[in-house]
Amino acid sequence: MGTTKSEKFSKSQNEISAIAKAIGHPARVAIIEYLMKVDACICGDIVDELPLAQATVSQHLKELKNAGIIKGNIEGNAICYCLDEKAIGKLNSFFQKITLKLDKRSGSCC
Amino acid sequence: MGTTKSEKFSKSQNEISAIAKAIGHPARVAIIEYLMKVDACICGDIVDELPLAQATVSQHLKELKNAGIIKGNIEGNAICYCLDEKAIGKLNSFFQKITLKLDKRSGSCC
DNA sequence: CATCTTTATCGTAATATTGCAATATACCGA
DNA sequence: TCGGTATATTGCAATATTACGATAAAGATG
Repeated sequence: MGTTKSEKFSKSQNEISAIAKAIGHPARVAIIEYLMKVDACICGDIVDELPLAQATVSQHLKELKNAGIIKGNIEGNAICYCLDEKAIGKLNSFFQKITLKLDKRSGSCC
Repeated sequence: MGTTKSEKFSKSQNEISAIAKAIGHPARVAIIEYLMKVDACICGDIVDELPLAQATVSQHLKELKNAGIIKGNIEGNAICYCLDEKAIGKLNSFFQKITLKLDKRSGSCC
């Protein structure tokens, strides 16, 4: 027990939930918003932006990278992180599908 | 330690991450997809659709409700669950903002 | 080469999540 | 009122996540 029964769900369901899970932490939302703000995927000052220790930030970055939400280029000494459209696009289309459904809902209930 | 330091992040960041976190589990994605499919927010057969025990499904439904992703109406004996546009809309606009940014990115890096 | 800077990893403690059986609650029909 | 059905809650065990100090790894700089 205690383990998520991923194998009982479809690949697509696991994929979507994995991306959503990665966004499911305020620090990681903050990282995403910062990367949006600076646009030009500036490097290492992400650590200074967040109220967390360097090791913790590094871990969060790793999870975002695993989920395909950001990607990082080694740039000499520092590393240059930026948003990766791959995962973002997947979740975006998931939400658009829901929103579409909601818009033209028969409104019969609830 | 071990606790998420929510108080160090903005209200909006916590809000977005809470909704994303709720979607961050394959069973809950499956519930959302099922509610989309049946459209007319049919009641209790959600339990039969999922490969999980009734208690577990009930818990997942509770979390989705807490996050504002679904809402439930008591309908006599059964309960009628359906998608709630409130939380969905919030995350949707978050993603559209990102996608917009990605589209007109200067492409200078990464 | 020695050292600084930047990022990653390890080890560990605290806390949260997941899943289920058992049980409780609430409404329905006979 | 008494089962029968549908959903929620409780209690617990297994596992995952979060956070951080310490330390490692790797390029930059003197």
